[in-house]
Amino acid sequence: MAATIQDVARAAGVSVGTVSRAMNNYPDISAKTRERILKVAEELKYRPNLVAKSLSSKHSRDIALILSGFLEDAMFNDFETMLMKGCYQFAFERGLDISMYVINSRTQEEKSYEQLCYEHNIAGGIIFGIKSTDPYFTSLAESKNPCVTIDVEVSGENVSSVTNDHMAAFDELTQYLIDQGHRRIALVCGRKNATVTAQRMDGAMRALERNGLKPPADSVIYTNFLKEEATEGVTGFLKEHQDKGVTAFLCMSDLLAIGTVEALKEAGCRVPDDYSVVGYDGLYVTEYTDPRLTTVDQNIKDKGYEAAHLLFDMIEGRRSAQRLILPHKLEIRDSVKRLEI
Amino acid sequence: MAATIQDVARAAGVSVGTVSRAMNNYPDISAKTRERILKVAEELKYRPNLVAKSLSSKHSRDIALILSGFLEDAMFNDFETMLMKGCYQFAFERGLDISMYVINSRTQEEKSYEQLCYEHNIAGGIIFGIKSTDPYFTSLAESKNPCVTIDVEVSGENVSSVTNDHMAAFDELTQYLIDQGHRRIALVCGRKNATVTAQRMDGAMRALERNGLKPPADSVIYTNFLKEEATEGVTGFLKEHQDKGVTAFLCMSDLLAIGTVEALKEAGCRVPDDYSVVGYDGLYVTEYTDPRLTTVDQNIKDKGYEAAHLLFDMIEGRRSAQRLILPHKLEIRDSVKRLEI
DNA sequence: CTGAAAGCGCTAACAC
DNA sequence: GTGTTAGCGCTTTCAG
Repeated sequence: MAATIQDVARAAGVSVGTVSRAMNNYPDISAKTRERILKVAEELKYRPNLVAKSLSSKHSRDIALILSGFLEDAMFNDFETMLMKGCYQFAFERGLDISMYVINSRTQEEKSYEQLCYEHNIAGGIIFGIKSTDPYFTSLAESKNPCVTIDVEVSGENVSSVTNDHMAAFDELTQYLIDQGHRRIALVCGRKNATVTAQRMDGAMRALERNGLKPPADSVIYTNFLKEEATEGVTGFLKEHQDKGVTAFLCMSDLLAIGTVEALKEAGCRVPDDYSVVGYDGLYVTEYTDPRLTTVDQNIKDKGYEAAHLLFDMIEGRRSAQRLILPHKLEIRDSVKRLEI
Repeated sequence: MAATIQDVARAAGVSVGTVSRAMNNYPDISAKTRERILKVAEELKYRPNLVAKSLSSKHSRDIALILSGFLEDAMFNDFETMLMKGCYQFAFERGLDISMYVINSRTQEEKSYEQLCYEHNIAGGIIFGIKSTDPYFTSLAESKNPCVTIDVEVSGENVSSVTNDHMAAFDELTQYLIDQGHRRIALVCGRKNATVTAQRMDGAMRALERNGLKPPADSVIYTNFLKEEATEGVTGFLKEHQDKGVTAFLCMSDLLAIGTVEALKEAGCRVPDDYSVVGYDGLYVTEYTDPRLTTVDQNIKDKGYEAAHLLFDMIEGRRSAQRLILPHKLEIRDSVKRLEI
């Protein structure tokens, strides 16, 4: 049986209050009493029961990583793994604990964010994957527990967000395609009313318009960010519009780009010789696909790290709610052909 | 402020004990009292504080997923993601909570498995990534908290393991290479004293010997399961042994196979035309590499699911410690050339 | 069937 | 500085 604070108190000949003071580095305790208690605790291999601790103190430093839709991705998703690594990296450096919770649109309805925090005595959470139609989207604002959302902006006193300048990034990516001589560019988009879809669309449009271009008619394909939908959409597009003269596919995620390449290969086309394709995200897999995919690296691991950092600072009252925009980087690889004009 | 059991008791005009009985579906309570309490709880949006609950009841149904070395993989690792999905899938179906903890060899020393469980009031854990030199490797056996290890076998009354028949699987994989006409096969191995390395090595040897073959001299390359080491090892091998007539590389993981392919391409060789390569694991990325990698699918997600299932049953006393061996499947794709003999 | 009361292990006033 | 004590929100005897 594990030693409790009582056991330590008894063994050291002091009261439990004193042991608590010693263990938590309170100032109002004599150095030698502390020494002695710490030694006894060491000998007894005493470990404070964190559950009792947080119940008693009414607050914890535990933070949660809350993923919505994690189980719905049938495909592997590097994105979430990278995010986790970033979060856990931060927690690990600070000696904090992170618990990970998996939710979906239905469970959000059953239990609010605040209730989740209350149940588990969590100080705050990093939230990824919520849609604008999800209950959390509005209810987060009412929570007294701080939170940090990834890539979506939710207004609220205690809610921060960490994101990239998706518009600028997509502008760059589009401009790159244009610089390589592409004029007729098809768009493979994400969910129609997702924030990131809108932002990336704006970036693409801005670049196109600046160059006096616009997407050819019927060449904007919408998906729910699923690879299979990209494959299907592009296959359909090729059947009906092969004559439209499209030379490149601008995809809103790497997964969609991979799906696009599959459709193209299936139809007997070569990438990038017949069609150029670019993705977005910077998943590791894009270095191993054939061809290696030109994409925008969001530096997802950093996003996780900075989100955890920001959340922690909010919990400790050192930083207030804010919008953090992290840098991105255009990764030029082999999936775009330079056209002679 | 969230409602407590007291609030519900007051509002329903009963004692807290009765509310507790109603909430936990105890039999010794009249149907209509239960109804009433449940209705009040609903109205007050009452959610039991899980922290208080587990402190009070002295046991929880919470299970943990404990990953050792998660942060050390610089590369993405599908493996852990798949494992998580399997575990969370099970937990989700049962309405359980899983918390994920990241440890490494050092932190294992600071805090035993049992202490970790005690601190967080965890019933038991699924443990992945421990090495035979790690503190956990021996200390797990002494813990009263049940656990399930993935792919390593630790003896102990309360420890189960979920694994594949790596020896049989590697035998099959090797035999496949032999059936395709390969006679001189180089091995790209994992960590020298890892259990899985030994098992896979045994499988390879068994197949080779059965066919009257053995690995050419100096053609066994050891790594720590890092892609870069495979690249480096194979590059060195090619420089010194190109004449040995090796036609295929048998790799102990997909990551190593990817590293091997990189080295080969770097040296100007084509896969599978000049050299055949096979991997092991069944990571999703192997479907997108060039060429698509022939590998053994371990069905990692199922492993996670079954591990969580087994652990849960152990906690509830329905199953005792055991070794669970899950099926694997040879995935034949495009990285092996059939040699005419 | 239900209420009262004693804890679970710890923190945080409040005394001295 | 240190001991004492009242909770944190819940479960679980034990009465009745």
